Amino acid sequence: MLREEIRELLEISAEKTGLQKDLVFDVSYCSEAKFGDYASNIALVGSKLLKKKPADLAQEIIHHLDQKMFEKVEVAGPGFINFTLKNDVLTKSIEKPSKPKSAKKQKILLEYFQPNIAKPLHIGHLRTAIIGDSIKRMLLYAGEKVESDTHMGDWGTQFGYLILAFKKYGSVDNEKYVQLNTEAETDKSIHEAAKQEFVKLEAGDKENQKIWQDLVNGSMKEFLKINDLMDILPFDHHWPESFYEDKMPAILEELKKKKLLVESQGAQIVNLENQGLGIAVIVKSDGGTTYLLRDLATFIFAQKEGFKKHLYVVDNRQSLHYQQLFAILALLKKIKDNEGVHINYGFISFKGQALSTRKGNMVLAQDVITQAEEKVGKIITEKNPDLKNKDQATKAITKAALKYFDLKHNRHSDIEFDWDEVLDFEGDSGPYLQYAYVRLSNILKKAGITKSELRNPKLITPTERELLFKLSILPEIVQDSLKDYLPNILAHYLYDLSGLINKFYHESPVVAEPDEQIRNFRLSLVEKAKQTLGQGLDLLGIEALEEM
RNA sequence: GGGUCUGUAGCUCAACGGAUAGAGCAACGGUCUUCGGAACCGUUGAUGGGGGUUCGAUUCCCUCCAGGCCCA
Repeated sequence: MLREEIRELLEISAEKTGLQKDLVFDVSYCSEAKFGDYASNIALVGSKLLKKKPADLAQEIIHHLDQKMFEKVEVAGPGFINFTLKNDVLTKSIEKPSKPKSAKKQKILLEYFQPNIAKPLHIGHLRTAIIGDSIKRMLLYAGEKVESDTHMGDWGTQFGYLILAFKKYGSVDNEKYVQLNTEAETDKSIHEAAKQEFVKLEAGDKENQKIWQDLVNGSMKEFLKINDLMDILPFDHHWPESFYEDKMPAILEELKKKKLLVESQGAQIVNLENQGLGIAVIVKSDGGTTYLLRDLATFIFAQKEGFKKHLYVVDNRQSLHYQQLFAILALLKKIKDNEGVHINYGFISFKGQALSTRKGNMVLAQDVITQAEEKVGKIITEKNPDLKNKDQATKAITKAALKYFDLKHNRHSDIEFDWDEVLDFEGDSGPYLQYAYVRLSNILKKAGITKSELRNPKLITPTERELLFKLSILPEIVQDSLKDYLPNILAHYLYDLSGLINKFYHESPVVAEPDEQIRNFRLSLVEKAKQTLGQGLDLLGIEALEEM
């Protein structure tokens, strides 16, 4: 990658000025194209150590620098060194793109999309699926050995309620489940009965097992439908909560043996107060096991399966849970730094409130999909009535809009769901990116292109030069995006790229360009742009369309 | 009460400690005898308050204010 090459060149020349080899400095993209391609703050960081003026040190570093790949290297602002690469360095780099080198080829388990049985999927569920899917795609692109797991919620006292509801009404849906829960608030006997049903299930009661199995099967079907509907990569594993039932006693034993488990107010806990993490409840006072115990089992199981790293895409509210989980694993000496990562994300609110069926504040995944498809259909009828495969395109555009809406936000932020914004397909939106791709396809179709090589142009406009640079950095962007598992970095890059493509489209005629050399350059630029944008969209899990 | 996250333009969001804080929507004004206008260009408009650290702070630290979430 070019960024790494520049870093190495800087390290070499910085050493000649007397700076330490292990100096920490940045090589980043210039904030504005007029400054150049890359910028480094090495002189700003180093000036204090050498007691020199930043600008003087920068000059010195430049003096020692091997400059053959640069068109221009200059000092600017408070002491940045700005690099402008030669065009042919960029064209060569684009012709032979380097993949981000993956540090270690260890097996990674990526857990996301944990749907609950018998609960309808809402837009909050989609978020983990969309983010997790994109992270999986990027990890695969980076050459990592990643496997995904859904970890479906199919166990716990809630199933007592579901079974009880089934026995009472002969069938179960979310409404009845909620109704029973509401009744239980005033009628304690219902809660007791539900608990008993779950105890029976755990004990292996045949009738309850069958009801439970039917519920699980039904939900799995629903789940796979959405999975398919949203184009989520197939899961490598479906290890639901119930899968870990028989693995929990051993963990309890170990916690006891290591004297970590203590009894407190009838519950079995691990005290983490000295770490500022409060009390971790492992077994509740009523004897019920907790998610924490189950997740301990999950992690240890995965470790035995050879996974060196365990990533959890779960919302913010579970932060303490995962901190406790990792802390207990550390006490058990089962985990080292960074072997467990909670990839948390903000949750979606609607009209300023958390999504809640009971409060009538709910946006179901299926409803959003239906509404979006309807609107996309209308737009196509209006703009491109002759489009073939209209249904297919409608679905692809809908998915693009919904996925991009999630992915463009920094995952840490809470999102306010707004129908108008989600259904707005102009500006910073999924369809905007797809549209840029369609334009490129059209040019190539019109030109009747065959494969061509991107060469150093005899003439290049500023926009074309910007585009050229942008195309060269996709691998670096994926690397940045994976560093803290932030798909929005990639999403933002693709939006920028699409903007440049549209600007280029507006400014530079391709098919009608009379000068053959310029025309060929532009054609190959279009071809590479299409390839890069297509690749990037794929990493977000968005389908690139030839027509829309 | 303890912990934690958030506060950026009218709204919804960006910004590895970096250069003049970016977008989209909304509002207003432009571009087209064009490879598809789901486009392009422009105008208006913002870091909750107060301290500190530093060459440089939306970002780090302290404090106050206002919210969210988790735990008991």
